[in-house]
Amino acid sequence: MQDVFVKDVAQHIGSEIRLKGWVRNTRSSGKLVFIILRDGTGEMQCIAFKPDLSEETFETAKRLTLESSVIITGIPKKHPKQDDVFELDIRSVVLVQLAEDYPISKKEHGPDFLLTNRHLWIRSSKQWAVLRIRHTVYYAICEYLNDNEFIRFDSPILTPNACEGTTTLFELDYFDEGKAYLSQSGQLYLETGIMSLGRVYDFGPVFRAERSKTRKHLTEFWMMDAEAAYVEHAENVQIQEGLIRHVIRTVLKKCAKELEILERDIEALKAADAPFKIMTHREVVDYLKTKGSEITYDGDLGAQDEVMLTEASPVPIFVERWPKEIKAFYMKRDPQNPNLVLGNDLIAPEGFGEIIGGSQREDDHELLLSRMQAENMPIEDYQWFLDLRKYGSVPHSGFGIGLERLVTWMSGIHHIRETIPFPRMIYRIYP
RNA sequence: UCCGAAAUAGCUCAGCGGUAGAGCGGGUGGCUGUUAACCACUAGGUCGGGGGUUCGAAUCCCUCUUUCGGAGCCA
Repeated sequence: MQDVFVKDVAQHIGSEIRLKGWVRNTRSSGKLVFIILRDGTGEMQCIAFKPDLSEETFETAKRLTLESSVIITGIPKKHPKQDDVFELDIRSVVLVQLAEDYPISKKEHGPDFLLTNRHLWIRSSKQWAVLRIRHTVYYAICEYLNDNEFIRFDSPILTPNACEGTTTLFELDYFDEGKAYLSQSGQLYLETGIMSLGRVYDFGPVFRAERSKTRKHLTEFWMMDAEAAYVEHAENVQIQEGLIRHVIRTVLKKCAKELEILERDIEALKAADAPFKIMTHREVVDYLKTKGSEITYDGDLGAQDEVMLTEASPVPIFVERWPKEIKAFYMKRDPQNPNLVLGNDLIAPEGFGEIIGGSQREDDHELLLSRMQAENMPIEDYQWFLDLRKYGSVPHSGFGIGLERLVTWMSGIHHIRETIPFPRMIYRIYP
């Protein structure tokens, strides 16, 4: 008897196999019981036909409930009514555990109930699909970076200071050393890594104590930061585009089933795999003003602005050369205009908003120091960061991708909370 | 933090001043091809908490709590 995953059943037509999984749904009709079995790799219909089975086996099949765990043996065959679909003629059913009163029914539920039952909700087919896309996006990012000489370099999560600003940090006591904070970005640490390894990236959870309440924010989310020595602004943008397009292609190739379950518009994703647009912040403001936005030349894009900017564009849009006042202290000044910095955001199409923030970094010790002093940063705490500009400083650039934002876009779902197994939001820490 | 909305059966909701309702889920029974299967019967409620108006409140008013949606901030 061979154990088989549901995804591989087609290779075993006509021979008896064993499936191990859970009951997604059952329907019965007197002498017939239909069991939808899922096993993590997929789901398939299994049929118990009374005349072919012992009394005990048929009764077991009949009393199965939603989400009971079962081991079913049987013979796969083609579905009598549907092409390219297989079902299993049941020979025996072993009940592993009978689930009673499974709370998530086959009808609709509200978000509060589903989030309270998140530990069970992840079994639902749409959640299964999103989490598999998350896995594929994660895999594709690492694959692209690995193929482009980036070395994984993990940044610390417990840090003595903020990366940018201090209003959005989770604070905790750290033994006798005073306060420590949960990292909101590994970027500054990553900059040390390039001086040893050339190109590096980290990928882990980061934390923002913002009291945000939108469908694009989590208090705990996964971010990939990449940093590369001797890479300047233009090449930085090229790397970002290459990475995102690799992710799109990989998801389209590996997640056809998942995208179908989510009813994702495949054509929109395919269309995004083409050369991205690049606009300066000034050009973007000019454009948005013609569309009726109240944005100013020294202002950031609002949520509405992001939608307006990309609604006519099938591809993501880079917004580059930002006013220095609204970007971080470490970004390098634009040599063509000292009021601008060589930073870029990447705005996804279809209204999915910002998914990347990146920039060339300031590599001159004096300029960086004066910028930090101007922002009243505690210089002594950042001596290690300034040291990088004293011992073999090089031009370098980097960027950060919000994994959940990217997964939201790929999946085409409405709310970011479904893209991480256990979302952490301002009013939710359970389960 | 600001603006808006909501809270009634396990779940999704209707009821909006006069005996607490439906569908799904649970239970029992029926059906040889079902696809959120179907049919019949059945159990299941401090109408979010507190206060008020009224002969009478799920329904109107006040207050608290919780949640949802949006904004700002950002990935």
